[in-house]
Amino acid sequence: MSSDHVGPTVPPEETLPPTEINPSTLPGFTCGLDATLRVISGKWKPLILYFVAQDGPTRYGALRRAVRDVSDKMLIQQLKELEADGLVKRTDYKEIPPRVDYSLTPLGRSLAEALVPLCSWGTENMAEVARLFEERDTSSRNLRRNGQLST
Amino acid sequence: MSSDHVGPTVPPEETLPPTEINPSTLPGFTCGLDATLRVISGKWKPLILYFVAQDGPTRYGALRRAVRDVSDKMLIQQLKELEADGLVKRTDYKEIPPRVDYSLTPLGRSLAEALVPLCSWGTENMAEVARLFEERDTSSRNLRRNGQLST
DNA sequence: CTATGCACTTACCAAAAGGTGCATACTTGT
DNA sequence: ACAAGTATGCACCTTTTGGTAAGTGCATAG
Repeated sequence: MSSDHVGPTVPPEETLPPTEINPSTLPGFTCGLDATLRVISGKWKPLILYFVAQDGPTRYGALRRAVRDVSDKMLIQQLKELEADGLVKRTDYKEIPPRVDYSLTPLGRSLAEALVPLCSWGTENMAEVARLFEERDTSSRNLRRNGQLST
Repeated sequence: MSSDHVGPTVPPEETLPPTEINPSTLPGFTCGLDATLRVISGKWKPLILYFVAQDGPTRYGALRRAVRDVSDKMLIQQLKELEADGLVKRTDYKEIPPRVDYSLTPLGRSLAEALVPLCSWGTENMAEVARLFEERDTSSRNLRRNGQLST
């Protein structure tokens, strides 16, 4: 915790500081958050970013094994986008059995750091989130089984 | 390719997938970040969360005007999910011209705070992000204009 | 000689996400 | 009377996203 925060790590004091919407005519980002979201939207991107941040240069295969359930297509695709967006750097060693690894650029590293609080939040509230999800899932399952219920 | 097999839509029936992961018990979060992402994935959710965090109880109409380009359908939908996930609270005043407002639950408030660094990151790197996006967009546009791949 | 792993690539598809527009029930303003 | 505003619901449709399965070229293990 730091003393000078850009944000409002204020107590239950309600209402965060007035971060007004930026009606700028740039690419049309409504605010910083919006800009960030454009870059990390993608099912696996935050995870990839975070993983590479932890392990430093990571080989494709290792990444694939680490990010469970990701397919080659997806992993490659997201990796390419992250690369195009200047967040990760791809290094091809041009060796005979292919050897490539991915690392973060400074920009990527800073973004990964901004991701930390989200990670912490998830860790701290995981039980709560899991519970809420179960409720939601079971209720929707019931809805499906019974057809629809009207009022 | 065999000439006797062209079935595109094969009803997989109940071929009990070899998936050992049981989603019915725990959502199977791989890490905190994963858990968080399940809750805020949605084009407008982080934005909604952030706006409501800033403005305190916010009426539907105000929110809609604040989050630009969002449609009624989307806004309502995401709001409902956020509510189901225990992040926002909906208050219906049951008045004749409909009057409803949305506020954050403590959980929602804490998540909104975890979002702050992302917001800052975006603000700080907005120019950079905008630049990279322009590059990417123009190059892909050129690819499209100059012809497709394969036939 | 075949299998396997590496790092991808491609084609094809299904599902989810998102958008548009009309409808509702009621009130207030013109 | 009529338009507009309020907070949604719903049907229909397009776009985006994600997944599967196969293939590629090379090299080493068996």
